[in-house]
Amino acid sequence: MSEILTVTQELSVVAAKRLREMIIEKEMKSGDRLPSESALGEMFGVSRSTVREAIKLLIAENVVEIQRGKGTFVTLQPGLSKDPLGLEFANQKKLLDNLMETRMMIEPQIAYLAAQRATQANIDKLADIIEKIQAAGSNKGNHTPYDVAFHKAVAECTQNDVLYRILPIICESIQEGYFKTANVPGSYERAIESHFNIFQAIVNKNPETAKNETEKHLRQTKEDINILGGKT
Amino acid sequence: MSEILTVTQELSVVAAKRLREMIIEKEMKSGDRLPSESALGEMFGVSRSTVREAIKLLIAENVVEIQRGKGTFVTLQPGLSKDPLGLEFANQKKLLDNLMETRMMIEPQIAYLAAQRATQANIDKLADIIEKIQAAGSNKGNHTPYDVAFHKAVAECTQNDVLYRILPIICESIQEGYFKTANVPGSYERAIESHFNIFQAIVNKNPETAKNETEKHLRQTKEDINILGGKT
DNA sequence: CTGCATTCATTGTCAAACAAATTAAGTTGG
DNA sequence: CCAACTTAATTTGTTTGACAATGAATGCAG
Repeated sequence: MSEILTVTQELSVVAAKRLREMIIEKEMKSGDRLPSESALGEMFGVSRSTVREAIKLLIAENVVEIQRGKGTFVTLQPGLSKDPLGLEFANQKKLLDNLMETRMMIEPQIAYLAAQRATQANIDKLADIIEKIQAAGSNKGNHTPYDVAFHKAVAECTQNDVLYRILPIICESIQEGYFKTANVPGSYERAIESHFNIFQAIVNKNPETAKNETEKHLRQTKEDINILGGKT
Repeated sequence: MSEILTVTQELSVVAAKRLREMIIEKEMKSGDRLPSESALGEMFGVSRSTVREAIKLLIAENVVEIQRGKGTFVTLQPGLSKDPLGLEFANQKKLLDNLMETRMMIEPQIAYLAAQRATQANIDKLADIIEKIQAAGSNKGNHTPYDVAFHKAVAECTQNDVLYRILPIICESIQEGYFKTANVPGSYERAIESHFNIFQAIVNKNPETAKNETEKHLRQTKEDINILGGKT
């Protein structure tokens, strides 16, 4: 009984696979245009509907994007998809707390490593962001984008790609419920001070201080969130 | 100049959004069946083709999966995509070290929280996995799937969805370069012992022990990797 | 040369039909 | 009664054709 395992793959899946191969083989870059849906259909010997389904798969994978009336183009920015961890499907009531808990677990240690390993280029980048934070003025919430950028840049100092990719996801997920904290009296000033202290500790290659300042900053942030959230 | 921004979203995108909302609102769990494509088409007032394209988007996002002739079902971990961190594009030479470094940063604390917060259901699941690990025998590498399952189950004990979603990514990414360690003399026995110790600490609600045992386990694992990798 | 309308290529959507896979019901034969 | 086969119904997979909507190129009038 020679059980031949014929994995009859759906044509749309096969088409998606061939599209990926085509992009890789032809070394197509971001912005390059794919053949039209009809042309792809002829190339692959499938209908246009099937090609469209294949393209939808690649869209969700952030490999291509469609511009109506113009065509389909390669995005291929291995930047992460929108909600890489699927947090949209996580427990929403506890999400903010869970995010902050995770952040408090890893970020002080990230700062520690950053102070040990930061290159001059890393420090220059941090200095630039610090400058922008201070220049942003105390407009409510205007500094939060730079806030995330700062923490991201700190993670970059660790020279650890994994940390560098995880942290932004967490920070950006927090941001939605986070921006309100700018309205808590003094939160902006405290943030500026904390960031500057962390920055200085990294410049001085003082891991312990970097870690402690980050812990302090996160505790403050959590308090600000709780003041507005009114919970815990 | 009242700039009315009419973002004419494609119906397939809208349908995908409504499907996500439906899954979240109805609290659909892994394995739950969605209405048929025709039914969804009627519900959303769009054609079946459009529904299919919407479903393709959700498939690539790992939210649903299709079984031909049966229907469309919610997947195990809705929203968690295949390579959420885009590690495929990260520094491959340092990847294993970076992954282990990250793991050593968060996993002991995860074990700590697990010992504090584990429910009876969590413990039952852990016990089941421990049993399977021991039953797996000392076949080379056969226990590694349960290995990941164990660490994942520990993360589940924290009741923190964020941790629960991050950890598997790291563990599974390690696994590729990890399976070789089963060939290091004694590594299997050490793994069994470590896992059991961690398990027992969680059952006894002893956070410090859980944390310490996890640290010990990870140090051993790192040593085993280094023995085979020959590098630091 | 400029500005406008037309035309063409491309994506978006719909409708209908049939194939393929699965499940369930019904039937038949023992 | 029960087991095995047949049939029907449901659901997904794919094709074809048509038309709408968008964007870009073309051609023409001024």
